[in-house]
Amino acid sequence: MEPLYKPQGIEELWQQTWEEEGLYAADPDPSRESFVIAHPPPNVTGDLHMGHALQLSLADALVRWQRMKGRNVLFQPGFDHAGIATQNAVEQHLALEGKTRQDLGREAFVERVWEWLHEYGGKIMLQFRRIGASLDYRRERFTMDDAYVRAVMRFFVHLYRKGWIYRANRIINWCPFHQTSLSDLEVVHEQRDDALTYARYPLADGSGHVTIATVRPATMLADVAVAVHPEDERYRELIGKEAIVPFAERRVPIVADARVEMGFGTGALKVTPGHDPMDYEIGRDHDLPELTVIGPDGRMNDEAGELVGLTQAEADERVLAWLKERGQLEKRETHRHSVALCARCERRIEPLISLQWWCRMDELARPAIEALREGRVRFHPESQHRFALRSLEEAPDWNISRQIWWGHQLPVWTCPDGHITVEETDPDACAECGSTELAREQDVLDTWFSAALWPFATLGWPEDTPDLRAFYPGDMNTTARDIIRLWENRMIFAGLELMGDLPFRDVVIHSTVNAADGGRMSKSLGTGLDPMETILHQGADATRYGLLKMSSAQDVRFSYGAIEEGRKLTNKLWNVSRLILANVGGARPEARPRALEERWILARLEATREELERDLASFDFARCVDRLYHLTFDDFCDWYAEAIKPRLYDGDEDARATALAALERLLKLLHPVTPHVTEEIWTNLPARSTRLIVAPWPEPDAAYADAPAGLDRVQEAAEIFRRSGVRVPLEDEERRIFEAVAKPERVASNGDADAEIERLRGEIVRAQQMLANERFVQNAPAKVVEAERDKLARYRRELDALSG
RNA sequence: GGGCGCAUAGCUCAGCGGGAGAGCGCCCGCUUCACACGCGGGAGGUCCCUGGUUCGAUCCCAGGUGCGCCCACCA
Repeated sequence: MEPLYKPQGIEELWQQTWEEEGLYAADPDPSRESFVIAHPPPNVTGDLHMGHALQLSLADALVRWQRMKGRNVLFQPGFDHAGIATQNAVEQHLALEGKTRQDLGREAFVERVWEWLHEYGGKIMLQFRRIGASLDYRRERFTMDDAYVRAVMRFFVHLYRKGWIYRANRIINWCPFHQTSLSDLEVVHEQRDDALTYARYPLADGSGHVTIATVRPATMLADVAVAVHPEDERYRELIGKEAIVPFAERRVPIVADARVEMGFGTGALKVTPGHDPMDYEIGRDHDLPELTVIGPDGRMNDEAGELVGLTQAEADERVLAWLKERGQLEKRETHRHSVALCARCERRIEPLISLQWWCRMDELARPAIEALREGRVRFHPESQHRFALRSLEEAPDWNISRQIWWGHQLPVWTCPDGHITVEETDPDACAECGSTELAREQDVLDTWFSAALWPFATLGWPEDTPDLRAFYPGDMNTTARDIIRLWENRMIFAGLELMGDLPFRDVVIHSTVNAADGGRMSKSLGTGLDPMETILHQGADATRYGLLKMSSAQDVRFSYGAIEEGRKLTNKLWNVSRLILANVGGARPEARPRALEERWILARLEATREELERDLASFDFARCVDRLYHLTFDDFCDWYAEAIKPRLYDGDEDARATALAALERLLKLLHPVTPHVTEEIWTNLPARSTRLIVAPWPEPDAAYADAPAGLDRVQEAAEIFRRSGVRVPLEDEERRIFEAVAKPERVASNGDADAEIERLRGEIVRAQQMLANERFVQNAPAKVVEAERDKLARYRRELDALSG
């Protein structure tokens, strides 16, 4: 064993060994209680980023802990087909050849996606392995697997037959590039500068005009009204009159609607239900027609008359020229506002009215809402639970159709008479008229529609499989905040609806790791940090440790120091193991706590075990790694190892046997966080037959719980000695340890007895004052008062010792 | 416009009603036979501001300021 621990090579070796020896494998076993995490499937084309790495570190710590505790662990891996993301990636790739997906046609394009995936997809699972995530990689699933597709079809048909799926014209977010609708959650907003045009709409009775403000003059062609606020004094007279829309020269009513903001622009709004979500709402409430002048390609359509085929920018110019010519262009000013962009291609969203498939949410969400209210499933932290619940309660109907090519095509067929047939597999004939001329719906399902089935479709549902019976329901799931509504909530209601049970009990919402400057980590901004880099340099163990340390707050800045701390921990552990292993002779691990420091370290290990279990059970990973650090550095290395060194060298059999036993225990406690270095040291322990990964987690043990007060006294004595140079009286046993660890010859000169005496006197006065305060003594908890009395006694003792 | 979170040492963060902490960085001293990626010592802080509750507030409450994130239909 080299003095410097080098994770490179060792980590890969163990990852390979664990997997090859089947130690990640999960098989149904009715005799054992299961522990199941269906890990969030990354995009099939994705690369490991910090979010994944944090998520894996967290889940794997739990998984390894539970595996050691004897649970039958299933840690489920797999990929999501990620409809738009993947299609976008392949389209970008095609663009290099100067081709579009339309050039290929649907069938050839989908074929191309599969080819592309075989070449570039799935690489992320190698990175999952490299961080040491103990997933059962044999069970890798893909949302486009044949079996999974059947599950998706079953889900759709199930919802359809319940009458919860319907088709309707609504205004939706349309991406002109991807030529698809997007859910609100797939749209991002960005601040942009636009020109705000003030245009005059003449009143039909010739009594003047009303001026509106717009950033999209071209949409005037689809205006069907002008709206003002009902309480706006300026326009009260105008309500009920008619205005003439420029360019279109159409008479439209002037209506009153409270959604108009009086303070914005002129306080008068052009109403364009076909091309603006709020106008759409206003239009519906006022029974206004819905005109559409922009087509799915983002250009002006047939309804735009002479402007047909123009881009919106061109059409804007034409309308502006028209206004200017007639003196109806009042002014233009710069206006900064947020615009909707496609989350994938960052092109502007076109709000369009379009025929889409929807899933009603009221009945589907109800059992999920109940489950959250009753706490049968819990989001952590609590604030996110409230958010998840509110999101379910307010969930609007779900737009489940997408007009892209890569995904699960809707299992809906239409005959020439327009009858609709919905079946899981290709039907032979129309269910209504028997026609055999059936055309399948072109739309595919929202990616999250299939993802909602992940916890059970991966286990073989809708078949009744042994896997499903053994591993459903699962235990926990973990994601980032923004996935709560997209995925977590949907898994919950899908599980309740289809399986009759919750997919998990706990959802851990982990922190977002930001770049070191506090901004978002983003590949395109170059602020992204690649976890594979830190794995390569500091090791997977150090990376896991560091990320867990960063997992506490809602948002944290990436801290290189946290990873470095993890690396130092592995190195420290490595070296203290060297010390013990080089000096135990032929001893076998056995707790023979004869000496004070032995009873003490065993008690510390036992106390920490208990604390760690509490931390892990409450998903407080940051506290957990903090404890492990102090246990290893302060307790195990600084005190215990220093104290027993002389006895190890002397060949004291009790010290040797106990040191091995203590080290074993330390390795077990550390394994969930730093699996590789602990397993490596474990194999160097004498007479090991099992791997640490499956070694039993320490049970509560009374023999380890005996915490002597003596060592604490030694520590105190050393503290006083260091500060003051004055020795305090110690028992012989205590003195032996004191001599081993206090190193008096090098610290005596630094002491300052007077300052220490001064400090102690101050403390004594303070404590006396507090104890003299009746209200304190009466009102403070008994424990606090007692602690204060203890302190006073201790300070007096120390002062006596000092002033001799 | 709503919702959530954060403000503690130069940096990253713990602590959260009675002594202000860790890691890194910095300064000083140590090639001590596990580890110089180490060991020992040290400097460094109106715990964001203002009020309130309390015998006592970094901690609880209210307001303010600054920052971050999420959501939302501002033309």
